[in-house]
Amino acid sequence: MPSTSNNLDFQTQPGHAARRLHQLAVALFMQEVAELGLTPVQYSSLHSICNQPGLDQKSLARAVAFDTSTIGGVVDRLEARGLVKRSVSPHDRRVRLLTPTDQGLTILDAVIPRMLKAQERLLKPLTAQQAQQLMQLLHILIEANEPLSHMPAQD
Amino acid sequence: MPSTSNNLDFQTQPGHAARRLHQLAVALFMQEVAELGLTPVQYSSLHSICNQPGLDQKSLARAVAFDTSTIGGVVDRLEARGLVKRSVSPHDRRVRLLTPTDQGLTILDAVIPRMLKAQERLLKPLTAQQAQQLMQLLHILIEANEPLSHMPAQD
DNA sequence: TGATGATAATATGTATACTGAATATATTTG
DNA sequence: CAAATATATTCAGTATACATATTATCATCA
Repeated sequence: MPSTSNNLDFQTQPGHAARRLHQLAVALFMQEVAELGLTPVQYSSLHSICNQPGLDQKSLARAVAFDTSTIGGVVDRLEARGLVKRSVSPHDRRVRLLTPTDQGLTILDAVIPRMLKAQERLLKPLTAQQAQQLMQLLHILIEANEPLSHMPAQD
Repeated sequence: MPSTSNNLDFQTQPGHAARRLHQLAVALFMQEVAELGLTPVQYSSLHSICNQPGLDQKSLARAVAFDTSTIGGVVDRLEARGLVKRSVSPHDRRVRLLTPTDQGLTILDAVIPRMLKAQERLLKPLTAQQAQQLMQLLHILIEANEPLSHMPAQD
């Protein structure tokens, strides 16, 4: 009989906790933003595109920490809903430049307060100090492990 | 022009940090366990089944914090690889009881040290005290937000 | 300039994750 | 006991995520 399997509880492993936290963050976001039909990932992408119109997909992928093969589908859906436009770069015809539509800008504005509400609800069980601590610890981990991310590398 | 979109950085939002942490945890797990071809979710499921042979799918879903419609596919893949067996409960023919195969038990034993290595690498950038703090904060959030989880309710 | 290699997107395949509907079986109740 | 209700699982549909392969285009250099 396996010896090690009984004295370990995966529930206490950081990886499991990370999955749970993400799960909760998504659930809260979807609750608050359901009406507008944007997912967390779509929101981050739209946000980036609105703040840097003319962004190419590779840079967007880096900004939101995505694989480039994932970002294509996300942009497809944003485009299908008329929130962003894709256009071929005049300088390099391989590149697609992304710009928000008026509707995209409008939706982003409507999403933001709801998004903030979701974030607030997520951290509500913590004191202000604990919340700050948590964010600090998360940022340490994220930055330290950055090389592992599947984002395209900086130029 | 939208007014709010420029002064907010989604990168600093807890939801985004949660996604990044999860992303890193999965990447590290996959690096360490690649050889054995188990995903984090498959590992958690196999672990639960090995520790509680005869578990039904709904209880498994609760144990690993899954939606019941997700667990089906996970068990499908574990079954296809010959790591677990599904059998109809004699008491209630709606229920599928899950038991590990010998191969399942063997693989679990092989995965565990690699899984632990991944967890260790994830938290390595933190001091022991910080790591403990992080886990504590994560558990507070997870427990407080439990009602939001898509796990099936307790009987 | 024409072959070579690099790069941005896209396409394909697998694995989560969730919603909501469908199916099979149990349980309860009139 | 039959009808209504409840429950465990499965199925269909959408959306991440990643690996890998393909395609279009660009850049370089012999």
